[in-house]
Amino acid sequence: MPISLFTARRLRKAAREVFGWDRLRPGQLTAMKAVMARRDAIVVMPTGSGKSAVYQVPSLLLPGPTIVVSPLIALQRDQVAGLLRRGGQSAVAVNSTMTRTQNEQAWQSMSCGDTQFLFLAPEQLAKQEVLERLAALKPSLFVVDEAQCVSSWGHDFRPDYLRLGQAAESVGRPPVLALTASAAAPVRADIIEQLGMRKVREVVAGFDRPNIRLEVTHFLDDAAKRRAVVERAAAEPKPGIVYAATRKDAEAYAAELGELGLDAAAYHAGTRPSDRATVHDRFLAGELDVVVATSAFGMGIDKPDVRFVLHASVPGSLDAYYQEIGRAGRDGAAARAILHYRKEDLGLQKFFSTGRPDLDTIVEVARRVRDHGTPVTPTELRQETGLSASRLTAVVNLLEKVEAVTTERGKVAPVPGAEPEEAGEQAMRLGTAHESLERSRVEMMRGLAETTGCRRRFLLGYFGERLPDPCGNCDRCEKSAGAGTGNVSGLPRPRTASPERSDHPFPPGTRVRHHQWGDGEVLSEEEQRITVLFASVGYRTLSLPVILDKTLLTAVPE
DNA sequence: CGTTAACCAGCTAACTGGTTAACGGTGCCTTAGT
Repeated sequence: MPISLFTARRLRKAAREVFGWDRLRPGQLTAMKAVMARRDAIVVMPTGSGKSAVYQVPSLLLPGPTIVVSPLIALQRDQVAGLLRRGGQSAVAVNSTMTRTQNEQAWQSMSCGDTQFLFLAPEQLAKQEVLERLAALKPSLFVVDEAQCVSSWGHDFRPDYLRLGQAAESVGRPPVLALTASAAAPVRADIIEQLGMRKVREVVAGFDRPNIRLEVTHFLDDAAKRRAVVERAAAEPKPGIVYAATRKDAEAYAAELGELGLDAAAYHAGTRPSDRATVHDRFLAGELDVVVATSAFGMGIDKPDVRFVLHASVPGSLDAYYQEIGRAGRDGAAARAILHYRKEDLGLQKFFSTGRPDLDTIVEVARRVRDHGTPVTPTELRQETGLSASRLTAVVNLLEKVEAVTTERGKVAPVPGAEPEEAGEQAMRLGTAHESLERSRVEMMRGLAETTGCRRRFLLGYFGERLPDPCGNCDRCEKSAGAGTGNVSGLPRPRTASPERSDHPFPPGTRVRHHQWGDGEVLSEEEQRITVLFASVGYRTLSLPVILDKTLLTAVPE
C-alpha cells in the first residue's frame, strides 16, 4: 500500500475515534499529510472550516508534543478548553495570567508526557529558559496559529513574532505549520520568510464568501457619515458588528445606538478586562444587537449568525477588511458588509502605518552592542538605552537583518567589522521600504472603495483569485444591472467558473519590471487596470492602455 | 494625514479668524505595592 494512502487511513481513523469527525475535507487531509511527512506547511482556510484539526489530528500520531503559538491569551484558553471538550485531549497554556505554580504544573504535565499540546504567546519564546524547556520536550510539531500576525504585527507592534523562526531552530526545528484564515500571496511569502520555513507545502482554500453582499457608500461630510452609520446600524437585521477607527468613536457610536433602544456595547483595548469578557460572552450568547469595536474585536469570534459588519471608517488594508467582514454570514445565509467611506479617513490609517524606529535609535543600539564586544542581554540594553522591550526587539530585528548583530542563546552580539552608522543607514532603508509597503496597502483600500467595477472581483483579485464574471452581489453590480433585475434572495446568482485567458501580456503572476519602480509581480487585473506589488514601493495600480502605449512595463522571464 | 482643542491677537465686548500642539490601534510581559 502506498505510504500516503496508509497515512490518510490513520489520519481518518484518529479523526473519527478521538474527535468524532467522520470525514476530512480535501484541504485538511492534504495539509495533514504534509505534516505527517515532516514538511513545513502554510494553510489558508476560513474560520470554522476545521483549521485546528490540521494540527490536532496529526499530533496524536506523532511521538513528541505539539507547540502552538497563539497571539492572545483569551484564544489560548478557548483552544485548551476546546481540545478537552471535543476530544478529551489534555492541553495546557503557559502565560502571565497563570500563577507560577500553575505554569510549573503545566511544564510538569508536558515533560511527563501526560499532555500533548502546549499553547504559548510568541513573547514566551523570547525567553531563553522557555526555549530550553521546550527543547527538552523534543516537540514533533511547531504550529503558528493566526499566522497573519507574523506579517501584520511582527514588523513593529509585536516584534517577537519575527523571532519565531529562530525559536523553532533552538527547540530542535520540528516541522513548522502556519495557519491563517486570510493571507494574500505576498503576505504568505512574508510569513514563510520570517518563520524561516523550508520547502513549504501551501494549502490555500478559496477566499470567496458569496453570501456576503459588499457595499460601499461615499461621504464628503463627516457629520453626514456619522448620522448614516447610526441610522444604518439601527436599521439592519441583528446581530451585527460596527468597526470604528478609534476608541472614542466606538464609545460614541455605542452610546448613540443605546439611546435608540438597541442593546449595544463598545469594545476596544481600553475597555476594562472584565467588561471586555462580558461583551464578548453576551455577543456570542446572542444577548447583544450590536458590538461597536476597534480592530481589537474579532479574533476567535466564530458566531454563525452575524448579519452585518459595518465599517464606520476604512480599515488599513484589504487584509483587515476581509478578515473583519468575514465575521458576517458564517452560517451561509445572506449577510452584508457595509463600508462608510470618506477619503479623509485614509489619513488616520496612513498615520497608523508609520512608526518605524528612527536612525539615531538604531545607530545607538548598534554602537552599544559593538562597544560591549561580548554578547549582551536585551535587559542590559534596555537599561542603557531606555527603550521599551518591544521597541528594542524591533531595532535588534532590523540590525540582525542587515547583519550588524547576531543573536544567540538570548543574547545580542556584534558582528565584527560592522559599522553602526552604515548598519543604521541600511536598517533605515529596510524600515522605509516596509513603511511604503504599508502605505500602499492603505491605497489598496482606496482602490476597493473607489472602483467602478465589481467589488468582489477587486477584493478576490487582491487575494489572487480571478472571478470571471461580476458577482451580482455587490452595490456596483447592482448599479450596472439596473433596477428590477436585482436578486430577491440576497444571495448571488450562479456564475460560471471557467477561467478566461488574459488578452494582454501581463496576466496575474507575471514578473515585471517598471522603468522607475523596479521589479514586481502582477497580482490582479480588473477591467483596464492591473495591480502590481513592487519590492521597492509596494502596491501600485496601473492603467493597461497607458503601460501598453508607453511601454512603461516589461515582462521579465523567470 | 486630518481633526480638535487651546490659545492669542485684534480691538473694543463678545466674537472671529488664525496658528499651533496634541492625538489617534492592535497585546504580550514584569514588577512593585495593596
